[in-house]
Amino acid sequence: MSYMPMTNKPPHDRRTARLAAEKEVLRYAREHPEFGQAHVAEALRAAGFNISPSGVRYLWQEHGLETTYKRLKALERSSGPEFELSPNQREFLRRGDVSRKLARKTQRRTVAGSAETEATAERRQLILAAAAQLFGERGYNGASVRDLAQQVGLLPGSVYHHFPSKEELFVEVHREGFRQLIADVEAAIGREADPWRRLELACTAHIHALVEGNSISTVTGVSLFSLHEPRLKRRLQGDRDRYEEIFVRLIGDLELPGGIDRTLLRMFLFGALNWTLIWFRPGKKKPQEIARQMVTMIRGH
Amino acid sequence: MSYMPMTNKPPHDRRTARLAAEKEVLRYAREHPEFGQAHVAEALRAAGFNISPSGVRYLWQEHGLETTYKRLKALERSSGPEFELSPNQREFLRRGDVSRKLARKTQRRTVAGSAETEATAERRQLILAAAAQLFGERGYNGASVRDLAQQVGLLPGSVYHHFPSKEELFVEVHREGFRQLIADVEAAIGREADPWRRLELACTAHIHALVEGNSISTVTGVSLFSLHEPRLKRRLQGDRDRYEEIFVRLIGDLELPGGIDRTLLRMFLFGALNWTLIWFRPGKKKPQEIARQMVTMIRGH
DNA sequence: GTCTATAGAATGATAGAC
DNA sequence: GTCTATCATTCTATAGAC
Repeated sequence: MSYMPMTNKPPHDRRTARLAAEKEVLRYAREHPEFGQAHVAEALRAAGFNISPSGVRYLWQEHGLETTYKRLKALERSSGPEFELSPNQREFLRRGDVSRKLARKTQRRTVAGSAETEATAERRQLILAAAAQLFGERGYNGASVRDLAQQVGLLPGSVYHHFPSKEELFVEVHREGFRQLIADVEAAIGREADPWRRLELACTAHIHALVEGNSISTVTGVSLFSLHEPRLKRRLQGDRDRYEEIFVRLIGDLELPGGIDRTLLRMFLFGALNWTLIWFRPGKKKPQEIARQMVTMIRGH
Repeated sequence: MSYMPMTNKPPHDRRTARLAAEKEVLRYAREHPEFGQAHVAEALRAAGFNISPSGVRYLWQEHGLETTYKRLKALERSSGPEFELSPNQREFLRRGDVSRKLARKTQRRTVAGSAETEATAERRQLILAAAAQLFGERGYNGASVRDLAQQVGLLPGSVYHHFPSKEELFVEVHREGFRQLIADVEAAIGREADPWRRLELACTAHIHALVEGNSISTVTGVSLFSLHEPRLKRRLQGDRDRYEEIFVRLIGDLELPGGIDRTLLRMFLFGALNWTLIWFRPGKKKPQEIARQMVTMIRGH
């Protein structure tokens, strides 16, 4: 009886505890900006702090850090050379900035709903980017929803709030990937008129997206040739064809000797392009040089 | 009491049952020659027959069909155009024939052990071929030991009598695959002296092995670019390098304009070659034509 | 050499509390 | 929107009977 825990601790203790917890919450905001409130709370409780998820959120709000985007932005502002953002995090910020611009241009939501909606969209993008990375590294079967969840600071089941299934997640990653790939290549070609130069620019953009782009365009490149699941293959075929159509036209515009089969040429080119994913090493040959040599060889001089 | 099942059925019933079972066993020997005794027995029991694995084996022996090799040979002899052997089965027979020749040449085992040893080696080869097919179609993670076992008429656990683990099985498939690939390409080059012609012959052999060869060389080709497991990648790297070395030499022997980077050229060629796996359709362009066009484009005329 | 039976871990996914 | 708790399946692999 006499050892029953006291429900009201002395004011002094509570203030000290709250300050210590606040310090830890801020540390987590810096070191794991993608962790959600529950995840941070769990980690702190494991370390002996008495804090709830909503407590974490309250402290975040005190410092204007209540969404992943805000935490990453703060990190970006304060980070010196010793504190680099990961590629995933940079990608997340880039996309966040874009969607913010778009939202400002198009329509304004109710002030109340706005923050929540934005935070959700952000997490969706974070999941997409992390999924792309995992799928690219380990393939569809090798990438588990568990690993994915851990990487974005969620528990496995929570992923299913954002995406109905692993398969849909995979397909969405690739829809977005092909969208980016097409946009990149068309932007690279621009208004260039010379057919050979157009092909070279397209090749540079393709290689760049595959080996130096974000995780989404990389996994799209990987899946071009290493997709073992017939059902997924079928679902992505349309996007694939649409992308290849660009090269059909580029090669159709070339002046070539009579004996050359343009379809075969396209197959050879695509093979050579995608194979760069296997051997490319950053810091050595640049995409531009690779593309130039490639086009030079096809052209014959 | 009065409905207790009789343990001794009338002679007439037993003979009829045995004839019916024999017919079914022979049907299975034709339609699923790779199924083992237990598998056939189980299938027949599910269909209402009262037969044990050893019963199946006894009936097989009556007809000289007690090993997979014998059942396949019988099938090969009797098959008309409407009854085609699968590629896996043909490969199994081919390898069985070879190992028989070798065994005759080298040494004679004890008569008693001989049949069993041969049967085991045969099953090993059958498992290897089936595994190659599954790995090629579904990737390392997508191909389960269960599916593999079912395809060769075993239960999952029994596979582990022949191979210590799935990983070893995968590695052995590829060791054999690279061995075949190297042998095929070197045989194709033969004593040809012209460097361009040598390259063309090598390309033809490579493409042929990938798209029209047996399941083992196909999966080896697939794994060249779609292997997501770092550990397996490392284990196969040596064989890979050894194979690529052939092309290093072939390309080194070519007379080329000054500005051409031979390493890049090899990368482009390898990409184009392996990409055929993606788009090749039997009955259209032949490996020979593809290789000729490829070399023509590199050569520039 | 194959089977029966199963261990032990990992997987994709769901229901309902908060 | 995330968590807790867990289900049903599938996976690789093993022990020991036959």
